Amino acid sequence: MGFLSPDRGIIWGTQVKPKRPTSYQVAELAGVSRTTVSFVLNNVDGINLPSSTRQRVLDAAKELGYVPDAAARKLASGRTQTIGLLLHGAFQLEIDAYIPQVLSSLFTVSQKHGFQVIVETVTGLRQTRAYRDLVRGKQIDGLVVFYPNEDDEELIDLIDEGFPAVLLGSVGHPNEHYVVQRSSIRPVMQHLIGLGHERIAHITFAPEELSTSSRRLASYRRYLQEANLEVSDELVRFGEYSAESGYYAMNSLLRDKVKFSALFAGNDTIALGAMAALHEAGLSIPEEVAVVGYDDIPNARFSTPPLTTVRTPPLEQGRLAGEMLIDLITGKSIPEPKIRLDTKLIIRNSCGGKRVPSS
Amino acid sequence: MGFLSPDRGIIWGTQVKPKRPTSYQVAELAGVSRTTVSFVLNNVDGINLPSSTRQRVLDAAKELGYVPDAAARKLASGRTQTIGLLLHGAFQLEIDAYIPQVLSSLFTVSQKHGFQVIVETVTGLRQTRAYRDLVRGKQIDGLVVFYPNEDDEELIDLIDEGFPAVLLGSVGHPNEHYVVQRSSIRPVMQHLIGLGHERIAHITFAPEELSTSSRRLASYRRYLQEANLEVSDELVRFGEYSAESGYYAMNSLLRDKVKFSALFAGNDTIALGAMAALHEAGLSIPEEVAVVGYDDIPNARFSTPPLTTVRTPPLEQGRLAGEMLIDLITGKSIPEPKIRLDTKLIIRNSCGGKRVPSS
DNA sequence: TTGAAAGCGCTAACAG
DNA sequence: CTGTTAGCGCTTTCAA
Repeated sequence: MGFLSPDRGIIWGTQVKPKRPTSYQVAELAGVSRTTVSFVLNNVDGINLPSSTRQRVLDAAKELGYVPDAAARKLASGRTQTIGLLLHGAFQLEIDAYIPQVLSSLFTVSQKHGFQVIVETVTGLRQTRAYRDLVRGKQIDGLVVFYPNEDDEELIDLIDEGFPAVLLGSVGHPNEHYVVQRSSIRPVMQHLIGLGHERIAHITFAPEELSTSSRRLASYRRYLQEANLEVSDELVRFGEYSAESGYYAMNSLLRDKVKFSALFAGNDTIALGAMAALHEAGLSIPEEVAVVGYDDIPNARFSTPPLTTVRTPPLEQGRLAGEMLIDLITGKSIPEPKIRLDTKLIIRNSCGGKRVPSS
Repeated sequence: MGFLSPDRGIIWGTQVKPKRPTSYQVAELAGVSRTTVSFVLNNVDGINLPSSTRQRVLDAAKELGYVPDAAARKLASGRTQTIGLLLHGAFQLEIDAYIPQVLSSLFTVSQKHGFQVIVETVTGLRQTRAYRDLVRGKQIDGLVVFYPNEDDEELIDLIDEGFPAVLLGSVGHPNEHYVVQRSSIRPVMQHLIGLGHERIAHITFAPEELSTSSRRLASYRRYLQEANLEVSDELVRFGEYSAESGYYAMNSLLRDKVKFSALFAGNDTIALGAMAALHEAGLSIPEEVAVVGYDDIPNARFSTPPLTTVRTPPLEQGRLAGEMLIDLITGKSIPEPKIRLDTKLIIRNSCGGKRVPSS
């Protein structure tokens, strides 16, 4: 906890701990001033001090087990060395296998550059307090926003102000910085249509409000149209991230006796759930229904049958976003503020090139 | 970023932002002292001030868009309102579906209690710097450690000192606080043995060093022994979290022509990979090889066939750990410092109660 | 009930 | 090249 007790020790829970050493004590022990200690420990450049002094300070610090107080340092320097990660709803983390991977690489790259990571999950599609406390309270130097929403005004204000922010998505602001995946809906639809499918169902991975999801849906419709195939609402169902929602969506399609010979699922997790429903209904994949997913999560190649899907690069997306943000924070120039990563159709057996389903 | 420019504005990237309002300005605008502002904004109890004053302060704060500087507050109060999450290796997050769920509920409960969450991923099985910077630098009030290692001395020191820490696992320290799952290896083995299986293979979910994984392995051996069944090293393979490692482990079993009629996988993800290898080899599940997993991840019931597994409660584990930690931090008494959550065997078709496999 | 004042531990001008 | 010193913005004791 850190309540200060009368003798200036710290109380943790119920125990009283002795004072922590301060930079002053390190200075005393090394026989120098606190300034010197600060310079040595922060490796301030432009300052050349004798290596003997430097070493004395280092030794003293180690001997006392000195670790600078983070809050004091932040207050004095105005720098937090912390980045914030904004997630819409913790629940995405629970069921979508893509996000943890992005998170993971963000953690790795941040740590590599000496940045702490603070995660904030906002409920509902936007949430003002998250930004307020983090940004206005000077807790973070920059922000990564997962799947931002286009009418998130607080975020747009932040971008207007020039606060360092990298989006995993887009809000359509001219000055925004983002790292997104290039859409691969076209190859998917071409593949499906090329195989002779005429009635292709689609299950979104998220409710309509989520722009990535609705853009995927719009593309699906567009490519059907371009191929002069029927675009019908009865072929579309809305999922919500989880395999379970994919399962229900597929059952809804089946229950409504919608005719289709292929499914394009908004993400792999949804596809896996839908495949389970198909198996249960006794329909064979890909013979009776071909299935294509999106993301190529680690499990995709281990499903039955292995899932045809679009490979998207979560680790790279996280890494690039992290690096871009850190460049932004440290005032480096950003050669490419809007990055679109390539994605690639991976053909496996759930929708191979083998035969045209009967329908 | 937050470098201070000459005029005391803040520099973000390259832009200069105006000064943020301080509590002093709020006080001025409300016509009171900073003390009063602090009292009102922190809802200090034991202080009764006229609601008119209180309201004036609130209005002033809102008008100025005042958000207290987090670092200053931490420094002055000695309280950080932040908890640290320690993960061993970001990669666990990428491939194990259990951990993101625990994380998710930890985020939720922390936020509910007004705590910020800072995530640190340590590489290797222990890593001293993570604790040092976080705890010694007074960045956090408490710590949740995922899968702690028994010979993690820094952690044991922390527990000795009484620093608030909740483990998702155990280091065998008498004063440790933890929330773990009760082991369900026995029901698994009983189920398997009850079905008539005599040669049961096991694929661990992690290398031997990880205590949870090696304990699972030890139990597997013990129950085989108790049933007078052969305990053989050739039946055991070591996985590393991912479906891919499960796939390779199963192929290694197959390549070595090891005879077995059932597999107990260390977790579901491993089981899924192993099942893919079995399918590829043309072996039917559960007829030729029955499969049991562990964790009951969301996808487990949507595999082909649906996976028999042990249901463990990640969301509850995260929630309880979070609540226990917050109680610890706030000095509340902890009725139950060592919680073992119940787990339950969920029987699905990958290892049903239907028939005894041939071999 | 409210206000004055003393730090919290560190950084970074500035002076020596 | 090193030390002195003045804050950073807030909390909290103590006195009025």
